[in-house]
Amino acid sequence: MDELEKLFERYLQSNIFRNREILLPDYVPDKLPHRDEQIKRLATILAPALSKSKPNNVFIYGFTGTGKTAVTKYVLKRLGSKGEDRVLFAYVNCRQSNTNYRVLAELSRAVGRRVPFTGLSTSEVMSRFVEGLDKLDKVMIIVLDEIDHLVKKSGDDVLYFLTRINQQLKRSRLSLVGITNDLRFMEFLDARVRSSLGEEELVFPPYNSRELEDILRRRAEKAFNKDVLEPSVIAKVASIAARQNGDCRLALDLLLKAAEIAERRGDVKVTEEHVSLAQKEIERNLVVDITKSLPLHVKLVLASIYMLEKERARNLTTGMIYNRYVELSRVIGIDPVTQRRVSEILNELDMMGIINARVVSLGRYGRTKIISLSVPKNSIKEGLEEDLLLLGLADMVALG
DNA sequence: AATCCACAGGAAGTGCTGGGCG
DNA sequence: CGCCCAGCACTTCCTGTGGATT
Repeated sequence: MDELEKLFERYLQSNIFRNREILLPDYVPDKLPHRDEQIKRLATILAPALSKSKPNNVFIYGFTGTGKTAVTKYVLKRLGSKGEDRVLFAYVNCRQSNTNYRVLAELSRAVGRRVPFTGLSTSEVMSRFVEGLDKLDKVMIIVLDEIDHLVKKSGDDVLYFLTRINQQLKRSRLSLVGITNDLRFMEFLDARVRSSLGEEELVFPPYNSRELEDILRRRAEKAFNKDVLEPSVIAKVASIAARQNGDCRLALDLLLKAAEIAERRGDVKVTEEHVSLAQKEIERNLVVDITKSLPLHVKLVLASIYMLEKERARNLTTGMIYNRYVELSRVIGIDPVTQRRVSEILNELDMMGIINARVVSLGRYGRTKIISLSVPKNSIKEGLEEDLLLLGLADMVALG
């Protein structure tokens, strides 16, 4: 038996997993524990669709991993099975479709109008959508998940259009379900859009440690073989996730990764130690992946921050970082972007959670951003390494 | 109390890509 | 074919500002 064969063999007779898929992020269980209240309220709000009247628009808030998407999909599925002939759904993830055009194009496709992914004017797509929808003679419910991403990027034009569309419809009706984890999101909206979208509001509270434990236990029962989890594992995973705003997705991922680590090592039981390792790996992978996929100038800005921090410079300001960035650009012979742009890049990095940037006033010494890395230096280094080598900057940056 | 630094961050515009439409 | 469109990354020009120092 060669090496590969041994490896495959080990997977075949995994003594840890019974059904690994149950822990994957897009697995939808047939029961959603501890969300009964939210399910009931959403169902009550949307039920009028069954009698062909327009349900109120709904706004759903809650941190990541509190079950917003799962509950919404669940309710829609159940609703659909009762009234397929009258109700039509569309689910749009605005993180992926984060421009006006893309959202409208997806919606048009949902009502059976073919639309190219670029080329048409937005208003053209709008009218195709209206026409397609009205012809269907149905109540349509549109779910805009992570709606804050759309608005931050492209404004609320589409929302304005969608909230007023009913006036143009003769036979069909349209309702919106907006989902976000940004609690201050509503402030960005036009007052008319705000009042229309906020007809109903639904808040998803974070899961507490006990609830997370319960959920994990139910999943673990199906996902793992008997007695492979040490008794304290679930409690530990739950308490870590509870601290992260009760993020259930994180909890499941943590459990999955911990079990995978145990399996890879050939251990027979998943222990708390595996969980700790998994926690570090998740964090590291996330940062490394994000860093690797950054555009060149963003990488150079990040490399500048990395260098300065390594040199133990304190209280990094936009100006300091910009100077360093310009130097690096000169060394590799490319035109640097303007400070205005770098200021924006710093905001972007802050939003991604890689750095911490807060605006402060230093009185006489001006107003600026104070910046620090908010992830381990080594993760940044690992993410940048490949490019720095290619650019011949490796020595310079690494030595600092 | 007035000043003034070192930027923040809004608005508008440019040049480019990748794709319509007639 | 020529012209139009949206999106993106970026520039140019700009006005605004908290608070240590004068």
